[in-house]
Amino acid sequence: MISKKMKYALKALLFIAAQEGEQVKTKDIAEQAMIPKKFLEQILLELKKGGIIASRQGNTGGYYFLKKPSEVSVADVYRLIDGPIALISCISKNFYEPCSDCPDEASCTIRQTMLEVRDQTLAVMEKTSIADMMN
Amino acid sequence: MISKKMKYALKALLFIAAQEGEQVKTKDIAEQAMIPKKFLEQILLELKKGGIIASRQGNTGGYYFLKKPSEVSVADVYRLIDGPIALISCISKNFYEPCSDCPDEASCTIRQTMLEVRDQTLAVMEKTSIADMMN
DNA sequence: ACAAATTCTACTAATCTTATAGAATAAATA
DNA sequence: TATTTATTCTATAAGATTAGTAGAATTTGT
Repeated sequence: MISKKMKYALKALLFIAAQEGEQVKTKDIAEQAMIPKKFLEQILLELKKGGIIASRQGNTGGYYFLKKPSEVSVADVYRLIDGPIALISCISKNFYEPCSDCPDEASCTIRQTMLEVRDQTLAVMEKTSIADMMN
Repeated sequence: MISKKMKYALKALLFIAAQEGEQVKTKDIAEQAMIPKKFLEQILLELKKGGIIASRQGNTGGYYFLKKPSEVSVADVYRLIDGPIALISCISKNFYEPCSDCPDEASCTIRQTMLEVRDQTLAVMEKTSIADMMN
């Protein structure tokens, strides 16, 4: 299951993308997408640090897309917010870590299946952009 | 990411399956598969309640497969130990729950993508049995 | 009776999730 | 320049989940 944070992140990005380049206020996103405003602030900040969106401060400030919505995949957002897409860390592309209880990675019997799941999940998440989800 | 519990469950089932019908002691599984014994006890109990394995008590007791290893899928184990396979509860087959922040399920823009991920993940997990993983 | 296994219930430390609070900073405008 | 209204930053915290531990009760074979 994805976290609420991830779900909020996607909904927020979809809302910003729908405004077609215009700056969007946190308050508006929070109200329209039913997201607690203070929690949303943190999420938008993470998306900003991840290079997906940018912001302008001050009175007329707000958030806007840095990349094109068609160039931001669900996988990008997932990795930024929820971390590894793989179901076990020893097969993760971006978050690899060896398993402490695994003496030999090559002979691990559950690895192959988890690899298949990872590949299938990734195929969907990488091919789907924020722009794709808007339709 | 799957929980350690889920990983341990799979490794334990694989170990039991490898003994070909014989009863296996918790202690042996724990040692061979590098799983904390007391934690493993709980996991085996859950697998038993889920109808995958059965046990005999007493001096010569132990665990053995109730179903055939070829009839237990990774999806079965996952649902028992880690719960929903779907990434959001509103598309889960076995653990459906509506989203509190979603006014209208049909118009939800992230639902379609999550549905695709679910279908792909499920395809792998349902076609793969414990017996399949042994090779 | 004894030994060795499973069973059952409770507890716990640590981490993660889901927020909330409030002060600091920045920009527009009156 | 003072005010207003945004974002930014840092800290805190309640609740849930994870990953285990502890110990007594029960069962079975010898």
